[in-house]
Amino acid sequence: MLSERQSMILNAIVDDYIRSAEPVGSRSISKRGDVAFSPATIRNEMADLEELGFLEQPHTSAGRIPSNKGYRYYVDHMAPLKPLKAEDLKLFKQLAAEKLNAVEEVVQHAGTILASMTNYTSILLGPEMFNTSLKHFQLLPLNETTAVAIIVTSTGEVENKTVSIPPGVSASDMERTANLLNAKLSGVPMHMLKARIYSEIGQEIQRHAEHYEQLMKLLDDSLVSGKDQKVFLSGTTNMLIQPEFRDIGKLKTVLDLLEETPTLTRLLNSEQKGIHVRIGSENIHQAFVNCSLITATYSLDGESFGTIGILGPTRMEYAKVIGTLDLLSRAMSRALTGRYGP
Amino acid sequence: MLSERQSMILNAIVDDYIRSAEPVGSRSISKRGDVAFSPATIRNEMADLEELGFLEQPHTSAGRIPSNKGYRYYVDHMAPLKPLKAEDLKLFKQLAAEKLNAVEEVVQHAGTILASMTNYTSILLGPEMFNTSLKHFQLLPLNETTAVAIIVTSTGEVENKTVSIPPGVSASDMERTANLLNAKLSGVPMHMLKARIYSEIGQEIQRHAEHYEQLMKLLDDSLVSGKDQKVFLSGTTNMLIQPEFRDIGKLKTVLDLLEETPTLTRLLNSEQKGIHVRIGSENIHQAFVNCSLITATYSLDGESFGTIGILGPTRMEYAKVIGTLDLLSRAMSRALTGRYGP
DNA sequence: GTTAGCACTCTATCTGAATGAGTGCTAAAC
DNA sequence: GTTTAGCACTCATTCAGATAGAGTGCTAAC
Repeated sequence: MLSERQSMILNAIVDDYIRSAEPVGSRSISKRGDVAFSPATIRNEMADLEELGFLEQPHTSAGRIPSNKGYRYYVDHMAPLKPLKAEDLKLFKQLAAEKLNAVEEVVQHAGTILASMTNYTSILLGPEMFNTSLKHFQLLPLNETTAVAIIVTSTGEVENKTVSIPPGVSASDMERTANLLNAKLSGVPMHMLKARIYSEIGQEIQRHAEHYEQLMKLLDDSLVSGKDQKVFLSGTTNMLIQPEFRDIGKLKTVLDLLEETPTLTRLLNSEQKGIHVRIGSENIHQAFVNCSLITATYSLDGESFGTIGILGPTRMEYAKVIGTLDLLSRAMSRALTGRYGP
Repeated sequence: MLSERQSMILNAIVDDYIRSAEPVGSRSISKRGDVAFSPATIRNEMADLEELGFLEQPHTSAGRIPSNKGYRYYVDHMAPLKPLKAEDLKLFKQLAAEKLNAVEEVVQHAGTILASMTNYTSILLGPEMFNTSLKHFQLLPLNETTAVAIIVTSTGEVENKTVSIPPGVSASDMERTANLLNAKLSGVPMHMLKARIYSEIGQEIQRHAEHYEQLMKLLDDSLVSGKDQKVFLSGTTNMLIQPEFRDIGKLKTVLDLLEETPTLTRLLNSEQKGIHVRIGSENIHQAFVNCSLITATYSLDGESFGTIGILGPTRMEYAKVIGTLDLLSRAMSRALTGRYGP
């Protein structure tokens, strides 16, 4: 599609612009050394690249900046990932070495590392409930009317929810029901739990307890997990140092969206396994038109498990971020795998 | 200290400045109507007020703006609180009426209301562990080396922590220990728990289990609550719309601090019961020199329980915010009291 | 096909003048 | 003695016009 030379020039422009955030002119490309042509020749090619939609010109007498299409080409034809600096690698090793017990701690820590290494904003999704199974269930009465339901998953995640006790249900009813659940359904994947309750222990409850309907309602309430995936943000204020967000209006649109965890979950989750890059308007959400979002997935025992992402301006250090995400997602998978064996 | 007229003029200036964020001149004060003197007279008084340290002048030919001391005087001599708008009151009633089961839900919801009503940033501290007592304790092994410890407090708060199982400790050891704790120490205030473990059940454990040292270590690990008070932020992006934070540098200092939950906890907790106003440099932390922080405490069954706060520029609508905080803290106390009775 | 040269365009920057908000001081009026 | 009108003065903001400089597009020569 693009000639060798056009490709080189486009690359050089994107590279320069990522560094400087200023429109790039023909002269500065010529002086870089890696494109050994005169400014005039480069100008001709730049005009062609603009016509093809890879470059844009803020105004007639300015240099060129990459368009979304230009970034896309750059990313798709990028040179193989650069190895990371030694000091960065050290951080990853720490992540694996550190005795972090809970999955959430690993995820949170990874997010902090990611943000501080890239100077962008990191968005990580915690474990997907879908892939974990029930370890333990408990119903603990607090007073006459409310109880707290506690669910522990196979990965040690603890979810709790305060629920109302339906009238007529006694403490011993609740205890018996919880015991039944633990005895029969421990190890069942979370996403099948509700169905299995009806099919396998409904009858049992009916036989032993008076208030079948109420107890089932109570279980239903207890197992509605409000937020099934936790969102961990880090480095949100890194957004402020990007010159493209000097404009407070644009900045606010993005930061506002970062507070909407359900939307974030949706945006990150739409990805399949592996690394994905969404540039500018490739993002579904309006607020991200000036941003690029790069995501990767991490896994536990081979099962896809959660997502880690970096949000920054479209003028992003793609090579560095993709390399970092790749390594970090692997490091996380390594840190998590083999700990909660079947 | 200040004459009647000086006080009136200072009040008018602060009022005007809070509304406009622009230095206010003698003419505009004279035209307001509530200070019936000529601009010249007002100018003289303003010069005096500046000499006394209540006002400042950005430059010679500009109007005056209140100094921290000026704000302080304004707050201390403020007219009695204005009644809130009917629509705002409705929100409070909703808070009380809504069937929010868990304490945390009440706190979180209150934070959202607070931020949206004031257009500032709300910072709320969840229940202080100090004032709750132990309801239930559980140690659940996940695999050979790790277990999850779950603590439920009298208010239904659930804390969990993943801990390493010391070598030699068996599942039945852990179960027995947890049962012992529940039998002997249920109802004991959280802040006395550690001491009581040593004094009351240490011997018991020593008698029944082989690995006394290891078990005590395990309990110790389990009960170290990393973050004892949760911090709920809402409306952080409201900071962006304040003209005093047009300067990204200043903005970043504040937003960065908002991400440091431990520091926030410390800053809010330093207050005693009731409403407190910290203006500009009255805040201990450097990052808040351009901010005012207003806090109030809420309680459960009369016991002081947590703190709610509003952070904004020193040019803050003190009357409105103080009134709102006062009512909301009462509404929260009402919504929480009598639910987890002894 | 490549490049040197040049006219042209457009932004950013600087200058100086005009504007206007606001002050401080003095002297007159109350 | 207190208040106010009047006036000279200060300083930030705004605007227009001039200038510099970066960069382009086109043409013609290599």
